[in-house]
Amino acid sequence: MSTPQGARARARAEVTAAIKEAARRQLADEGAAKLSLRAVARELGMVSSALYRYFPSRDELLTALIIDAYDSLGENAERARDAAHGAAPVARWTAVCEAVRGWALAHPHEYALIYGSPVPGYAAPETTVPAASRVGLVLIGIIRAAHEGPGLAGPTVPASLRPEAERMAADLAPDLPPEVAVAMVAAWSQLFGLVSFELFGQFRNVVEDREGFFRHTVTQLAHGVGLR
Amino acid sequence: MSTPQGARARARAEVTAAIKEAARRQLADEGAAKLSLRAVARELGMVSSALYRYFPSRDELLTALIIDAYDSLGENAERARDAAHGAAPVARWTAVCEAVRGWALAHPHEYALIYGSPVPGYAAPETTVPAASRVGLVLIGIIRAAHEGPGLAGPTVPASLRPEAERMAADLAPDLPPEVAVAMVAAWSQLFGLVSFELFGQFRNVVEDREGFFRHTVTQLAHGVGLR
DNA sequence: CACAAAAGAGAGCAGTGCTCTTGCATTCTC
DNA sequence: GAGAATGCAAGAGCACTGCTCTCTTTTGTG
Repeated sequence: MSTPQGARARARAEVTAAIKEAARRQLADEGAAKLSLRAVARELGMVSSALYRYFPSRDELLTALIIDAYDSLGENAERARDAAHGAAPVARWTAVCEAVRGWALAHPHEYALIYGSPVPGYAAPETTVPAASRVGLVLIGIIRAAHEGPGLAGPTVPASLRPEAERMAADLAPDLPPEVAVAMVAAWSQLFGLVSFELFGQFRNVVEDREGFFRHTVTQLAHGVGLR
Repeated sequence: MSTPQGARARARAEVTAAIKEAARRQLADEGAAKLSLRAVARELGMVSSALYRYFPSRDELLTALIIDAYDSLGENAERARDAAHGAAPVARWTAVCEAVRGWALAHPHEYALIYGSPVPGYAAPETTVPAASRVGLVLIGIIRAAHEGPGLAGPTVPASLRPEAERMAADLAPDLPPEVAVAMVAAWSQLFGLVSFELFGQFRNVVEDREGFFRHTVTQLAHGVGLR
């Protein structure tokens, strides 16, 4: 019972991890488009066809990397949230936002993989969904905690958007007012717009003090979702 | 003097245009990563090496397509601005934003090319800068026009961001108050965050009425830059 | 210990970007 | 107008890619 059919499984897990690690290294060096199965195999001293025993295709490897990236980012966000545990809502919010930005700057190609243009003919499979939601959940958590007491509200939504707002609230945070759910999703997308623009070079010749600009804008976002 | 050395030049221009057209078609079908010089050449009935007389590399072709995409988007934005000529500032703002979104939905791959992750080892050359700024200029124009009279202001920026805010204002719109410049850049990036999230599938299972959500959020952005 | 399942090796196919040489046609110059 | 210069297309070829197929080796397990 020590390693009954576990020996094989463990070896398999190790090789799988080694492949992902090598792939991640290559991803960081050259970007997703230049990630080559053959190069990964070469680096590991195996022949390329052997690699297909572990990942049925290049896209499957990419999917695995995508999930890992989402998880890594999510973990970072959660750590930042926990570190800012006692702080005021706005401070916790900005802490998480800055963790997202920091992770993105540290892992630009992995960020591009998950928040840039989706890869070739490739639509993110359902598998990535849980990992992808972690950051969002962290942000929701902060807002929810802040709204527990007084129950601040976001800007009112027009009547035409009410049904959608209520639907969103029901899905995301049934205990929050619909306007807050709307504002929250908006802030969420805007946070990543900010990070993407910085990372993808749109701020070149426009924003110099990116850190300061980010901090300020993200604080504004916090106000937009009702945090003080 | 009719077409002395112009015959060659004209033929060259025509072939160049045909190449770009075929490439754009392929881009729309398959995305940037799958754009193949050989396939383009095939479609045009020429051999792949002949294509290198017109574009020195695949990346140069992509750069040309990028510039065209920026121009196409910019033109759309300008048209929307002109069409909403007499309307209130907020209406003009949202009109331009919706034009951006509409163009993105109609040309997803071209949008991904310019606002998604930058291509492989490829940094956008300086050539793309003028075309890239057109949308931004349209937005600035609307804000400037709205601020001509009363001189509304954006949310105040913290002291630490003052120098940066003044630098940004000096570069972008010397006649506008620095806070407005900051708010304007933020709104700009947030607009594209919104569009990118919708286009890249992050709103799946989250936002259903995307049109309505976009309209509302973009109106909020307008308020953020001081438009009423 | 024997065996079946799993993993690796290697060849091969169709495709890619890009280079280089060769032949042809068009243009410019005298 | 004849000859030289130039532009263009074609074709072969190189090094690479993802992926499949077959064959052999390894190895855990009954």
